[in-house]
Amino acid sequence: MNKLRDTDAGVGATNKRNILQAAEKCFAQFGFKGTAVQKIADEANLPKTNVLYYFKTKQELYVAVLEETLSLWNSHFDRATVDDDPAEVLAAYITEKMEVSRTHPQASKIFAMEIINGAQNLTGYFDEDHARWMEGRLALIDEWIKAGKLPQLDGEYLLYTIWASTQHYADFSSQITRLRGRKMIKADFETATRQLIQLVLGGCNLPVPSRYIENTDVE
Amino acid sequence: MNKLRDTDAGVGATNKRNILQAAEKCFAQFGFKGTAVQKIADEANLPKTNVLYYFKTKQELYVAVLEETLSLWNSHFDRATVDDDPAEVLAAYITEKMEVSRTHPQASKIFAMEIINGAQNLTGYFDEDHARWMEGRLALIDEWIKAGKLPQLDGEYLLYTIWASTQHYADFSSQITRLRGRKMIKADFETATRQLIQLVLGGCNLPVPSRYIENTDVE
DNA sequence: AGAAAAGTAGACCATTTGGTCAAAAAATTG
DNA sequence: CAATTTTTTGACCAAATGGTCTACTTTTCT
Repeated sequence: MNKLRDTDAGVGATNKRNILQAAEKCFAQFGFKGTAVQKIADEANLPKTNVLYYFKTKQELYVAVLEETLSLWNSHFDRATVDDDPAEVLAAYITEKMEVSRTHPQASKIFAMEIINGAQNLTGYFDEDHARWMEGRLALIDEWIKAGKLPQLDGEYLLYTIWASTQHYADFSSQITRLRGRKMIKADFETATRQLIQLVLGGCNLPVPSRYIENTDVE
Repeated sequence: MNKLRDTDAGVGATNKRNILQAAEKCFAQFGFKGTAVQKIADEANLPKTNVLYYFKTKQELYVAVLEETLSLWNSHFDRATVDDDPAEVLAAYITEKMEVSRTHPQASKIFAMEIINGAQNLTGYFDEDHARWMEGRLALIDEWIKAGKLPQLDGEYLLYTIWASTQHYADFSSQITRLRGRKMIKADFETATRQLIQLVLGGCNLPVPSRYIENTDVE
């Protein structure tokens, strides 16, 4: 009987984690087709056959990597209600998403390429979950509007703007680096985050919560 | 002597255009590595050898496609001066970029993937041109600020936000389509454009020019 | 018309690459 | 310790693919 324990310990689990990490790196840099299983194996310091032992096909490995990245979409925004302050919630959401772009740029890139190529591997439950999530968040925004906490606006385009503007720092980092002449460091991300919060909240006629203004060392 | 005329007429030119168009479609959908020359040939209704006759290598064809997309970056914003009204200029810029996303989504996707993968094929004069362009535009924004036409803000992040938010509608169209349940049509783009202008200009404390407000049929 | 150039196209090749097989080694279990 | 399961690994294969070669046809130019 094949056991393949689910525990995080053991040689198998360690190798799996190792492979997933190597795969993430490769897929982010070269895309699905552009990544050879051999390259992932090299990156993980394992023979290719060993990689195929843990993941039967390249596609299976890719989907596994992709699924890991989906957890990054979780956010406090998911559980916000009409009683919350939209300024606080949106500022926190933007901050969270910027933090993801800074700390998980590879995952963001893989996700972006997957979407650009038609999201062939994101069918199934992701679709429905995501659509349901969207529905709920748009309803919340409408409630905020009805409650006079937000001006009349289309939540859909607001969310797209937030996603696009935050993910941009991960996905387009090579362009940004070239334009600036150097990589963005943590402090740059903080400036960018503040500016983006100011822009989005300003665009929604919301006051920027004081803790998001010019506060250089609030982790 | 090899003539390969530059005219747009003639069998050669027609084929080249045909091939470039087919290639654009394929590269946008499958990326560079994911696109077989044979597939481009099929799409163009030509034998593979014929494609390689006009473009010596797949890479050369790819770069040719890429270079065509760069012309899409040209904008009225390029020639704006401190005497112009930033509200008008930025609104027009956003409108232009949204129009590119609507009418040239494939080009936008190819460009996006190229950047995500490190922009290996965009070295050389594009880099310098682009950096110089950026420098000039940031200087203009600073002039506007100095002239009291704009509040204190970092032009760099403003431009990133505009690029990201507009290109998003091309690059992530598959996600948007799934979330909405149907493709965005021209009218949807117009709504999105108005919303984005409102958001960005609002975030910059600029009044939205009347012609960008709720005006459903100003081509 | 005739030569030269441009364009078309099938056959073919070398490399890459995803994936299989079988066999050995290591770990686990009874 | 013996049996069984898990893991490791090299050898190998078939398909896909970028690109070449050669020969033929069509167009262009003088």
